[in-house]
Amino acid sequence: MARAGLTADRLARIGAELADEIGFEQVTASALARRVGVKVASLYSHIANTHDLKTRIALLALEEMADRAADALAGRAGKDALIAFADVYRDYARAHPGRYAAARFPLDPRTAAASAGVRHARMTRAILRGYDLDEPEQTHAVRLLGSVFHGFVSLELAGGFSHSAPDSQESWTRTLDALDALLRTWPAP
Amino acid sequence: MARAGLTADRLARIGAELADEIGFEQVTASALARRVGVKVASLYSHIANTHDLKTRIALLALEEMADRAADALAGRAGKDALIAFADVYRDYARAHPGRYAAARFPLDPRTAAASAGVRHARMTRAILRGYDLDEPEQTHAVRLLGSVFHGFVSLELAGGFSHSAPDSQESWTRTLDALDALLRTWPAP
DNA sequence: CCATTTGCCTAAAGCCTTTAGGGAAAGGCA
DNA sequence: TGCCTTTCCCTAAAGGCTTTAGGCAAATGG
Repeated sequence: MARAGLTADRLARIGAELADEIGFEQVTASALARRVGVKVASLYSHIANTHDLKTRIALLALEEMADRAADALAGRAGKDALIAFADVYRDYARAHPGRYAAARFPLDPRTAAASAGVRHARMTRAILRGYDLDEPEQTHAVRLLGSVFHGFVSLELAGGFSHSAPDSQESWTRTLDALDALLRTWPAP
Repeated sequence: MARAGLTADRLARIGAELADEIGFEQVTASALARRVGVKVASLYSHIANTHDLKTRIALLALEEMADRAADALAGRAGKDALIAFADVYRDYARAHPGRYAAARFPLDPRTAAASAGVRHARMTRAILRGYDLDEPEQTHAVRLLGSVFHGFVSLELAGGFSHSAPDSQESWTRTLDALDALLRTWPAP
């Protein structure tokens, strides 16, 4: 019985691939074991349980999203930064729907606090440096941006905008235009 | 063996209650049978399978959401309508998280087209009558509203805004103020 | 009152998770 | 090189969930 060379990290990476192919929900210990060519029980030396596996995939996805966001933001400001950040977010979700779903997996507070999600959130806030918003309005705006990005991508992925004109890409572009205009003229409380 | 008087509709209603208590994901044929006090196999005379059960719960939730939205919209226009509609949406999600999750259950296109989701979408569009938007910008705005409502509520439910100031209610109010301002000054393409 | 339909049951197969315990491969050290 | 320990993957088994098949008893209705 040749060794398969498994580690928790490798399982998370393969689990992420699997998630993109069959959906995050369907990533089971069984399916993962089949994919790597070992018996199910063998996984349990590396991961504690299914929840642990999903958490690791979630952390991996958050890491990737934060890395891409950082790349996109480098050297940009204002509307440029907003659009680059938003596009990278949406493109990631469309290219890796399973990983994107994983990134929305509920993490316990300690894990979430130590995840790359924090880095990603800080970058969302950094975008607002190009606009003139003080606290607490800045936080409200951060939350609005998060809501729009997640909401749009999630509805789009669920097929909510398909099979009807106009094209969803069009709506995305106009949504970002509108957000930029809104942030520049943010209403007083 | 006294008869329990089950029907597909009753199972959907009880399933919806169960969803709010234990989460939509955990609504299994097993759990439902335990709840109504019959053996699991007995459910299969009324529902085709688990997917069918979840679909019925989803349709129920969409129906309820559309009914409440219609009530909220009656006799209102402009920002009033926007706020009433949005509040009803958010309040429903917070009072019935399991049903809200059910409402996001992916329906096949035919089922979705016959669901109350269509009515709900039409109402979202009706809100825009209070603002001055022509096609295709109106559709972009409908999609933006849907994204913000779903995105905000979903992040809030997942705990994304908790344990940090300001209060999420505050952000909701300001988000609606911002949306109203945006719709009134919608940028030209 | 009997026949049919309907509703819930038992039984069983198949897949999933998780734990327990065993044997073989890898790696360190004499 | 040869042994010893650790590591890794395996078999076995228990328990939960889904779904189908077939049976008996309660409701319905002529």
